[in-house]
Amino acid sequence: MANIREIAERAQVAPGTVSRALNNKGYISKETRKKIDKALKELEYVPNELARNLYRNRSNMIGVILPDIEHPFFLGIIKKLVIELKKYNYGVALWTTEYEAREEKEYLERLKRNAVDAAVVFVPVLDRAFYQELGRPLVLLDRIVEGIPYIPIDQEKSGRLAARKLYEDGCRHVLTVVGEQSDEIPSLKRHVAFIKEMEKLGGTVKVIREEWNNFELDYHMELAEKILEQEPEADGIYAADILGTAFLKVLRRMGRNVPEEFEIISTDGIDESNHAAISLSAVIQPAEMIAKEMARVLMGQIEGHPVKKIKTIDVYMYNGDTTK
Amino acid sequence: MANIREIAERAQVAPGTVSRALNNKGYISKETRKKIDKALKELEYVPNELARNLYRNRSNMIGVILPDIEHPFFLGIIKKLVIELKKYNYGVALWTTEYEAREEKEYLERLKRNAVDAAVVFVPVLDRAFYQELGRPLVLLDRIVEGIPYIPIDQEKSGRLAARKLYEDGCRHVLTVVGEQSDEIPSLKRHVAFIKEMEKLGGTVKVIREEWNNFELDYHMELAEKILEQEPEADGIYAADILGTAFLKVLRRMGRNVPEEFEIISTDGIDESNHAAISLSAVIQPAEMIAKEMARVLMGQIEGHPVKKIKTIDVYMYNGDTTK
DNA sequence: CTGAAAGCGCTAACAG
DNA sequence: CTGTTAGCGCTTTCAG
Repeated sequence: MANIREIAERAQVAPGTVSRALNNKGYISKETRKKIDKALKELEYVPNELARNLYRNRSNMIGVILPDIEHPFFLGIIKKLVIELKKYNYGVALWTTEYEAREEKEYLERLKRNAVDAAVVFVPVLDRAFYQELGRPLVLLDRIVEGIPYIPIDQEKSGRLAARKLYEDGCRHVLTVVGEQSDEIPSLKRHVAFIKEMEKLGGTVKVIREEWNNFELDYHMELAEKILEQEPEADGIYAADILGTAFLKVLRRMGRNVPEEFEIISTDGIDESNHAAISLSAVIQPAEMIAKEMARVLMGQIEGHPVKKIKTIDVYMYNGDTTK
Repeated sequence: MANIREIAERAQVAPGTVSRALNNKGYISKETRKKIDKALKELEYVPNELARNLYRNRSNMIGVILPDIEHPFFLGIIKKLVIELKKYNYGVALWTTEYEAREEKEYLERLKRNAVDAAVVFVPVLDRAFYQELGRPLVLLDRIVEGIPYIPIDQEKSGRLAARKLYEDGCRHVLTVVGEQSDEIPSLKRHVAFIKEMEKLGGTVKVIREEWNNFELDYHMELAEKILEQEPEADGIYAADILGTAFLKVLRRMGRNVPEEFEIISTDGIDESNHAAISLSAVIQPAEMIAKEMARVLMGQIEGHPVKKIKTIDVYMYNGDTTK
């Protein structure tokens, strides 16, 4: 692997001149350019990014921190984020926490060490102070922390759309499952909006309180079973993706027809992604929009001119196999 | 962001001494260690990885190149690969080609530029010479190229297991779909083994020839429809993941019962991953094993002592919802 | 238009 | 045990 000095020697010029030629900076005579190009080819020169990175103090990498890439909603966003960031000449370092807060912390430390130029945290679980004291470009997906940008999604609309669709389809005893409440987590608002809208329409909502801490299907299956046992009257649910799938599985197993006897609307559907044989009806949070906005916000911070106005992501109803 | 020199100044020692203290190399007196620790804390020192990277000529990153992360089989492997590589203190740079050969090339060039220390290519589509001339640590998943390691999977066993299961369950007119033939792509052998085994048992296999170039569900749906129309007698299929899902969807739509009237076995199932309401029966290619082996082979190359014997990954039958 | 020199932040070799 | 020096490979002043 030839370096720039070897090129310079062979072309009989100074290293600085080679660098200028490579980067098209400043004037270079036709003559020397030719000599340099020749040397470049002969020695099959390839620049070393590690050296460039050090000089620029940039890695052109974004750290993506999340518990588990198999979560379909996150996955859809990551897919688009990779594409978006590429347009800015940025790559993605994939960091999974496996639900360990300690891991999230460790990765954010790596952000400090300049292993990446910025990070996005999908499920931020650390104390808000931690983010605030980081002093590095950062975006959170679903957490409000003073001073740290996050991607707002129209969660109220999500709740309203779901309520209306279920009501229109004739559901009158619907369920929704809410976990730990926190003002810092904007997505929780969708349940409030859902309940409000459903009651306004004249339906009944049974709110199930259940703390959860993972995205594993088995856990959700048990939960679904328990709930269905407790609530035999229920005829519909508005639930996070995996819980929705769990309900579908359990209902099928019980021999109850979906959507005829029971409808399911997922809270966080993803557009375009559809690798399942039965697709959940869902309120779609467009992955591409989210990814685009993330990229814009990250780049703004890196370039030193933070984006002032972050777009609120619009959502829409997708009618899949679990609604009429 | 304080650097090592500022720490040295404040602690009244030389930068080299600070470096030794940080890395626990050579002897350091209690006294100076204390001074250094104090300075480290006061200035909130964080080492700069870009500088380290340059010095070591290492990024501690592996490039993962694949067409689309939403492909469930690849996704399952990536998930485990991230976990495995972390044990070696390595991270993953996620590079998707969106089915463009040009992109694969571009990413491999980045490997040359030392943006990553090694790469794994899930669906290598370039000329073999390209890989051979790279001169950088590399692993392919499913392609035999002289001189480049790949992860062998027991594809013959996969075909045999699927054939036996279908036969046992009473299927006698089964289908399998094969694309372009190439001796360089080991996974194609499973179809040969499948056909052989099924015919040995006394069943009939109809081989559908179809070139394909993407992993999109819609495309596979159309294909499934066409095939089912042409082959009304068929009562089972051994097919790649997405095509299997497509068959399931189309059969359901047609009102044909799965698995009673038609069985489906996917060629590339993944253990543990099960985010679908109906799970395909499949021959499982254990993601964790594959990822472990990939990591081992990559690290071997990076450390300069290439792994000689790469384990062949064993497969096993998983009985899901699409077989009896 | 080009060369020389300094430096990004860190580490290792070598004196002392 | 610690300081000095050189250098990883590149880029950017600053002279000339």
